[in-house]
Amino acid sequence: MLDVKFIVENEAAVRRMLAERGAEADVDGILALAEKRRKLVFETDEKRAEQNRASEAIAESKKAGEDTTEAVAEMKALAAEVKELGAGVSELEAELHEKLLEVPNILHESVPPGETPEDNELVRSWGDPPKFGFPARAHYDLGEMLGILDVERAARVAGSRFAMTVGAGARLERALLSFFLDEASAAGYTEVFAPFLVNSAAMTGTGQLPKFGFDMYGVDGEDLWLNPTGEVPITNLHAGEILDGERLPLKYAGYTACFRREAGAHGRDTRGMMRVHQFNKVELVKITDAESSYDELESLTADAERLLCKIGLPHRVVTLCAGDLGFGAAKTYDVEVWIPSEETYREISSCTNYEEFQARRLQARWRNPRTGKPELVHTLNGSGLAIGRCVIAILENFQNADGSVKIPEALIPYMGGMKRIE
RNA sequence: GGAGAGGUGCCGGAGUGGUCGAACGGGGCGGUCUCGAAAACCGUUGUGCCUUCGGGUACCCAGGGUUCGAAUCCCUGCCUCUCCGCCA
Repeated sequence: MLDVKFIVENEAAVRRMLAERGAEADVDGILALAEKRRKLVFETDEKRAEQNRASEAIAESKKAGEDTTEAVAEMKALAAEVKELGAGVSELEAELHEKLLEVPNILHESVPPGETPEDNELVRSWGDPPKFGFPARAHYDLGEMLGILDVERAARVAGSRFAMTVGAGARLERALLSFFLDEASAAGYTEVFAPFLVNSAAMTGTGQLPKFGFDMYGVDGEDLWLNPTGEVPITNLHAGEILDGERLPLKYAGYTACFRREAGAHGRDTRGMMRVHQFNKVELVKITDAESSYDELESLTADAERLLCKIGLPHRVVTLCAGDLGFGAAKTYDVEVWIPSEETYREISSCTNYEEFQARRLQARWRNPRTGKPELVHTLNGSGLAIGRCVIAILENFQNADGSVKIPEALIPYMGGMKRIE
C-alpha cells in the first residue's frame, strides 16, 4: 500500500507507474476522498472539542451540586451531530483504504521498462546446459519410468494438477528440503515452521487480498485460507509490531506447502509437477530498514542462487520488467533453472523487495534510534527454493541415456548415501 | 466438545461512569553525586490523525450499543489461561 500523502503529493509519479506496469487504479477517487476526509476530520475534531468542553462543564456543575438537566438536554443535539460526523469519517476512511489496497507499488528506478517476460533483463547466468548424446527426457517420463512420480494416483486422491513423489522421489524432496534449510541456517536465517493456513488479515498484509483471492483456496465457513506461499505466514509474523532497530535485519527461512488454484493457467504446463495445486517450498524472508533493503535483496538472491550452484544446476538471473512485476513488488529478480526437455530456463525462485508496501499494510515498523521515531520496515522474500521444480531440474539435468538419474554430490548425504536413482 | 477465568502502556499491576492517555512498582533514557561504578535522588519515557503550528482529536483486544460523558455498563467476535472430555 502506498501512503495517501505520497499519492497526493506525487500524483504524476503514481500515474506514470501505473502506465509502466500496464495497471489501473482509481487515482482520481483517492485524491477526492483524501480531500473530503481531511475536511471532515477537521470539522469532526472541532465539534468533539466543543463536546468535551461542555461535558467537563457539566461534571463541574454536578460536583458543585448545581442542576444540570438543562445543560444535558442541550448537549443531546451536539452529541448526535458528533456521532454522525464520526460515522461519516469512518465511512470515508474505509472507502479510501479499500481503494488504496488496490494500488500497486511504485517501481524501483532500476526496473527495466517492458510489458512481457521477453522484456526481462538478463543479469547473469551460471553453468552450461548439459549436452546429452541422446534426446532429453521430460521429468514426467523419467519419473514414471523410475517409479518415483505418480501423477495418476495423485489425481485419484485429489484431482488433476496434483503430483505425488514416491520412494527415491519422495526422499529427494525431503533431502532438498533439509538441504535448503540447513544452508539457510548456515547463512544466518532463523528456521521457522509457520502455519500453512492463514487468515484474511494476513493475506491482506502481504498483498494477496483483496485483489487475488481467486487464485487461492479458502476454507469453507471460516476466515482461513491455504497459504499460496510461505511469504504470507512468515512475513506476517511481525505485523503490528515496532521492532528494535538492533534486531534488523530479521532473516527467516521456513518450509511450507503452497496451495494455488492456478486460475487462468488452463492448458499451461499440464503434465507432471511443473505447475500443480500443491507444492513444497522453502521460503526466505527478510525484514530490514530502507537503508539496507537493496543490499539485502542482492544477498537474498545470491542465497537462493548459491543453492543451485551447490547442486550443480545451470541457471540464470533476470530482473523483471515493469509489466511483468508483481502487484506489491518494487523490484524482483527471478532465478531461472535450465529445463532440458523444454530447452529453456524456468522460474525456480522469485526474490523481491517490497520496500514499505507490505509493511504499511502490516503496520510493521522499527524504531530509528537516530530520531526515536517508528519507521516502516522494508520486507523482502524469495524462494530458497521451490522444491518440486528443483526435483524436475535434477531429474532432467542429471539424467543418463538409460533413464537413470545421478544424485548431485551435495545431496548424497541427505539421500542416505544414494548416488543414483534407477 | 463441556465448564470457568481473563484480555490495560516495554514488563508487572491498579483503576467508585466525569481533567484517566491512564495510579503504583520495575525496566529504558537523561541528569546530580563519584576517579569510575553501584546505591540514592531528580527528570523523562506510547501511537495515529487534523492543524490557522497555539493546539485539537482519537486509541486501555476488535466491532457495535447505552450516556451530555465509557478503560469503567450492555451485546457480538477474536485471543489467552485453568479444569474435564477427546485426540496426532
